[in-house]
Amino acid sequence: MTTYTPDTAASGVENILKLLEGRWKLIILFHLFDGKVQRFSDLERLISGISQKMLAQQLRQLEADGIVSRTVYPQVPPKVEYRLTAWGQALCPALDALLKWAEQRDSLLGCS
Amino acid sequence: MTTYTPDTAASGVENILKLLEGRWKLIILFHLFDGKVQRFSDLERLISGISQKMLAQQLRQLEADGIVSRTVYPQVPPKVEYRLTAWGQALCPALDALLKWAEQRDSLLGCS
DNA sequence: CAGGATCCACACGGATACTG
DNA sequence: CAGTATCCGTGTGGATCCTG
Repeated sequence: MTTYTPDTAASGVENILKLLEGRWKLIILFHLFDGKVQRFSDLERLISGISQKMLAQQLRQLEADGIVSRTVYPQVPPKVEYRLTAWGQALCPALDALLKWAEQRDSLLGCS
Repeated sequence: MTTYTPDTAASGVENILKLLEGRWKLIILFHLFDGKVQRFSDLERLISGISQKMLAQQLRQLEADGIVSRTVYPQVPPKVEYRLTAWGQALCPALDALLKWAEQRDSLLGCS
């Protein structure tokens, strides 16, 4: 437990948010939701419109930030699996809340 | 209640996520958290590093998407207040979950 | 005070081709 | 299969100046 002023809290949030920035990161995470394990080609197929470059790049960043883990099976043809780390799993409630939010849209939009 | 296949669910998520994309949107929302009401200049001061252009632009988009509402007081000098709409308020649990997630970082990062 | 308008740079992201 | 490498366009966002 470190000291926690409103100021450091705000900058902390911004740093955390940066980890999730990027057009595809949250979408990727949604596909790893719930302990799901996906291969590179799975994600490529599941996420329509993403390029290999972007998929690889965003996965690298998520990995570097400790949110997803990468497992390489040394075989031919190569097989690589992605899953959430413990910390990544901890994001699930937030992702879930986002889904819930999306579902509330129609019923709340009129209420101004 | 519309028909809901996994496919439309996925694209629905993506559409929702697009509403939150943009370097400053979530940061702005954090400052309107909890029913807080902020003036343009307040946000400008609270969010260090943001330019007027970006602040205005992202607020316009959030407004157009029905997430924040804008209240203009016809007076000189002008006074404009921003707050979350009902739907925007519904995002709070998700934002809260994100904060919680950030706080778990240190304790979970080692667990692979 | 709350922005609109304008100019500009770079990073982000797309398409394609190639590789271990 | 799971990526890199390269080239390239565009959008995002920054800085500055101006206005009701």
